[in-house]
Amino acid sequence: MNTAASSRPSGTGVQAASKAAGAPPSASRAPAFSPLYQQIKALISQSLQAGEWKSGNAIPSETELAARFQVSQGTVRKAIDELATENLLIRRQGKGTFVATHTEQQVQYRFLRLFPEQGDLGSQGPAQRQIVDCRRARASAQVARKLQLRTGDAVLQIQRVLSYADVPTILEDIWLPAGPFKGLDIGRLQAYPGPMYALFESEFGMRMVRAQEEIRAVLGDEEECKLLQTGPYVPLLSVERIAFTYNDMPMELRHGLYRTDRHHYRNELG
Amino acid sequence: MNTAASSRPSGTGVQAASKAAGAPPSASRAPAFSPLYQQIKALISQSLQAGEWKSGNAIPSETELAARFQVSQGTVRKAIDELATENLLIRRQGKGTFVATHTEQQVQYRFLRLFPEQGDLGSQGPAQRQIVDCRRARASAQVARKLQLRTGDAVLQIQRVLSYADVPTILEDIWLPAGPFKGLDIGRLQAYPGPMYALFESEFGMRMVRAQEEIRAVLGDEEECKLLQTGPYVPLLSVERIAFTYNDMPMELRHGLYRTDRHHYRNELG
DNA sequence: CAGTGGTCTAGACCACTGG
DNA sequence: CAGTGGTCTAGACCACTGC
Repeated sequence: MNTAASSRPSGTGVQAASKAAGAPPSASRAPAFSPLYQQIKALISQSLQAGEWKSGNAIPSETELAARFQVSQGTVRKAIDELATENLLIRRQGKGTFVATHTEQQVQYRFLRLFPEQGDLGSQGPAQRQIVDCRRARASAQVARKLQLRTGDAVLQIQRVLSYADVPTILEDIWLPAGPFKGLDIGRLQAYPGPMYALFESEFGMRMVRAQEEIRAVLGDEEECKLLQTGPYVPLLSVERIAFTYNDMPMELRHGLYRTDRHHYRNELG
Repeated sequence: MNTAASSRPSGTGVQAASKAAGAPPSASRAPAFSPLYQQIKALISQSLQAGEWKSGNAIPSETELAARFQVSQGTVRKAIDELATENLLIRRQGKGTFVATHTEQQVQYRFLRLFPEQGDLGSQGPAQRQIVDCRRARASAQVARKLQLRTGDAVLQIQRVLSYADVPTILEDIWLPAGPFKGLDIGRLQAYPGPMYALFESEFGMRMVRAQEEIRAVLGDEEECKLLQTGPYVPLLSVERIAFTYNDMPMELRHGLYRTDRHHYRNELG
């Protein structure tokens, strides 16, 4: 803990320690100064994770939160600013601050970076989703490691094909821990009209917050090429994604094979 | 222009218009409200572009800048914050705010996202750079379009191979507008020990600020496979990059072919 | 120790949204 | 019109760096 709040003129201040979620009460060493706004950020983050505010709904106003946490509006503001930068919250001037959701149109392309070779995103229409398979399985050592499970733990394995303008373009294998997604089956997957992450969010309360991808160039094998309706020896983009929910917890492993004859993977280097 | 600064208690304020670089003097329509800190940001940006402060050097302190621009420190602060987020400036507590430079170790991997398959970055040592070719040429229609030149304009064309642990891994073709890089030749390229962007920066005052990449899976042709010392029909990552300097001006076109048998392209989706 | 960026506050006013 | 986020100010104090 620290004394960041000790400069407050009056005694109205809350004990700083009471705000620090899990802060060591003068621990043995290296208290690691953490500013007030970071503590507020952590508290808001916890409320988000606990589901205190629903996806797409507004959170309390800055003024309200400032009163609740007994800090100034500016401090709440800085906390919210960072959460908005991390795409956990969305600010809308004049309306309020909202819990980010995968249902919004704008968020669609935050995780899928495949763009048509020419023309804009709208020119080809939305993807057609076809679920090939959805079964329960046991996690291999590799899958378990990446999802932070134990080898042999129950997982759901989904295979699907995404097509654009009736051209099969993406073949995906998806692994999910069985526990958090209990009740998910091929029927529900086929019934849901929107993006898969929107389904995870609305039906399982599981919000994917960030992801990491490793990309390689590969040759599709026979079965893969068949599903993508290409000839043999076609070079494909292999995209392995680990998606994380709150607290940097890995919640999905996804292996995609992308045809890049009519599309490309786009990346911005800032 | 707007009246964002009109709430200042005394007349000490500068005329807001005098800060707005090129702001329309009550233009016909849509004055497009621009906050003070954005105007300050633009001014600092211009100073950066004009080379008022050298790469790696400190810019004036927040207090100084606040005095110069006749605004509060907090306003300067917000401007600098955004420039730091965009990697144009680097803040160092207790020391000052510095002009970002490609010479720093940390910045190396901001544009090169190829990572060794296992082990950390240090385990393989730095890349060995081998310049294959550097010649003057005329811009093709495609190259001209991407560099915002005219077809036939003079360009420099560079080809090089990057190797890790003596394994050729990246084959790159680079196009530069001849004007800004006058005097660049194969000798200077070979003589320079650091990253190419550091050379551009220190010897031509040209700082690459952001870039955009399009990635595809391809099969290398005979010549390409020969330079990369692979067999034929090896799938390779095709990475086409446009790098921009200040003002979103495209300054480099780069086509890379990456072997991904020992490395992968890593991407964070935030 | 002085100088830098970093945090926090309190209060004012502006821009935007919707009833 | 009230309520929201967005901007701006002024001043205090904290944390870090280097002389």
